Amino acid sequence: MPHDNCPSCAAPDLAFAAHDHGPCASDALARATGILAAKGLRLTPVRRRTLEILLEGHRAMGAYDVLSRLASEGFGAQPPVAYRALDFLEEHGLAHRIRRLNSFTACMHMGENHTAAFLICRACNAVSEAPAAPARAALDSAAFAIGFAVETATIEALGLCPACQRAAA
Amino acid sequence: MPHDNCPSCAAPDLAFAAHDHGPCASDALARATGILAAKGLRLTPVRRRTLEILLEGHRAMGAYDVLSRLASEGFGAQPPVAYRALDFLEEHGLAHRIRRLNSFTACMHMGENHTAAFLICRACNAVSEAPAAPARAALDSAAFAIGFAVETATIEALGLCPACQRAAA
DNA sequence: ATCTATATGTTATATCGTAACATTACAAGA
DNA sequence: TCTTGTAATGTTACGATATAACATATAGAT
Repeated sequence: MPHDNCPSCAAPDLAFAAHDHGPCASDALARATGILAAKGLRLTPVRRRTLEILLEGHRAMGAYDVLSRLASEGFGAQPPVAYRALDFLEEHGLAHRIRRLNSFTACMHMGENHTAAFLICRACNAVSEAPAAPARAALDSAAFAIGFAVETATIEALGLCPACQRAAA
Repeated sequence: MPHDNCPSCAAPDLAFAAHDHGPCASDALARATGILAAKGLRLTPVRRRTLEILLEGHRAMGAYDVLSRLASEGFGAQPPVAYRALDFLEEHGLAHRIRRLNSFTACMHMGENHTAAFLICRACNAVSEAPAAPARAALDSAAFAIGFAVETATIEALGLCPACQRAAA
């Protein structure tokens, strides 16, 4: 799961390697604040905390995982609290929903207005956000050919990460 | 939703146009029988009927939609009955799961061993299966760059079909 | 200070999916 | 033909995911 502003993430082949993300989290939060301010939107306490939880978790988290953390910190304890915050973050490009996992993750390229492609390892469940521009372009092109206008795309791959391929060999 | 062996589907720009599919359904069923036989797998009554239901429905159907039809015809009435049949069909390329809709649909290109791309209209909920080979190739390439081996891909687009674009204009 | 839109919170319920185990049908060898 | 092992079907029971509807509170604008 590569992070902008994270040295360990700069090299693609480290995308699946574990490393500390404390610094990227605070950068990401600052960036999120700026992005929302520019749009006249509010990063309220629940939303901010939800984003922090995703950043800290640094992995795909279910809405109920997020909810239980929010609840334990004094926020509302009912599902809509988490879903609303997560939907808001996703809508504004600060988080992604991973449909195959029914889960969410902080966006690693905030403000770049991109389509994300997720690579999900079926062996270790690690998730990596990969460059999706070419795949998205190909999808747009196929859609255009039949007159369909793509607004948002979901691109996810299930397979084996490098480490698990080696382990399997 | 284009169909092999269906004249009305031959032209891509008809993919979103309504037309009768009685003939394609029986063709598809015959094809499915052949594909499974070749693999030494069994198209049992529940599986066969499940596939027929998807073909007749000719749209994205939830597992519980399928289940209630199965149950009303004397098959089991519990969720695993439907999920097992649907999973089997998906696993062997006879049906697809559309994750954004939590639903299933008969495969329109059986035996071609393809990745499907679904175009989902957010206005009328119509679903079309589009050529996904280029998008899949782009995804494979992005994955390969970081050493990830893709096994199965989910490619879905949400947007507006041609008719709904006109209606919105 | 008041108003208005937005956001948060709650209750309640809808929807989707699976684990675990009992039973039945099938195909292949004795 | 009769076992016998495997695959398929069925059930109960439950877990996980998600949303509708409505009440309350809060932030900003005037």
